[in-house]
Amino acid sequence: MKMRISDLITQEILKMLSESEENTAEIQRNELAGVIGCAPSQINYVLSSRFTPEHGYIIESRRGGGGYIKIKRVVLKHSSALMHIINSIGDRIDALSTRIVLENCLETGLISRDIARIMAAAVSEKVMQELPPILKDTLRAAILKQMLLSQI
Amino acid sequence: MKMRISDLITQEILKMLSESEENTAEIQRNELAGVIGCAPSQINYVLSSRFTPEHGYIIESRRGGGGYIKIKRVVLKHSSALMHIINSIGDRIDALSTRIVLENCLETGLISRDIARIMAAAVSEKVMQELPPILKDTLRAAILKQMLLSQI
DNA sequence: AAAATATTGACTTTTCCTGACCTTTGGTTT
DNA sequence: AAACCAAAGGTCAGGAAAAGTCAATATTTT
Repeated sequence: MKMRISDLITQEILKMLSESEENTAEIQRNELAGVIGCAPSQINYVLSSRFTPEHGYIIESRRGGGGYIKIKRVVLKHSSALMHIINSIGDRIDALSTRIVLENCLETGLISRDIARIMAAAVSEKVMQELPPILKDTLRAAILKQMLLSQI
Repeated sequence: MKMRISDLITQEILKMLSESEENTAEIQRNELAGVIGCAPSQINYVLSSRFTPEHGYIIESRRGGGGYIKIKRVVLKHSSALMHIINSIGDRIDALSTRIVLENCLETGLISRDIARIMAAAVSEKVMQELPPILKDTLRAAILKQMLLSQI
């Protein structure tokens, strides 16, 4: 099996991704190029040909001193992943589970930070406070599900 | 994750801001530079690149003996308009008025189409359907206000 | 051999950091 | 009061440390 440089780079990034709890690999372009032994711009080539959004990745970078490139693996097929989550919610959900669901959606890139914030606000204790406790979990589930559904 | 000097300075200022009741941090340029261990002008760099009005901050300073730099976190432009809307909602709002409010926010650019969609979903009839009618308007108001507040 | 894919290097842009010099303010001395 | 001085903060140009772009060339696949 012939190994091209781009394959080495790909492997390295995938390895970092799989070792990361956050599905995120952070590299320094020049440093990685040095380790692999290739031109720095080769890293860009690999990123733009194999780590595109279509492939399920989001790239974020920064230039200048202390710069970096961050590669994040996101879940593809948003709608089915979201449907799965929505179905798992059921008729009731408590505040803690709600937070976990939202954090999960955020981490996996299903929703943006901004949107997670709105969703959290919509089901916050401030909203629920004067409701009979039996209703809270039911209502939270209803609101959350409708909001998530709107994202499909 | 590598820490740049500018990140340290930023962190320090943010920390002071969050510890302040008044959303204000007051520093002495040379002293902070001494603590961090950088050139004093570096403080200016950070302020002018990360604490601009666009980022939601106002800077005020004074030279000479006993001089200082004051960094104030300020609510952005939109916020006063949003606050106005939030206040106008009151304790209850019906479905039609809700739609009008959201359309208005959208038209005036206070919120994006995407966000308007989520908000509409959160207070949709689907969510409200099994609630006693007296509660619907109250709840809608509470949810809507919290979501709008999250945008400030 | 044509097409697709890889690789490189030269050049650009962004961000960070510093040092030299300037301006403002408040106090001190004449 | 005027002149002077010290203690702030302000400005700006320039260098260094990244990452980005792109066109030319090389290699592999079809």
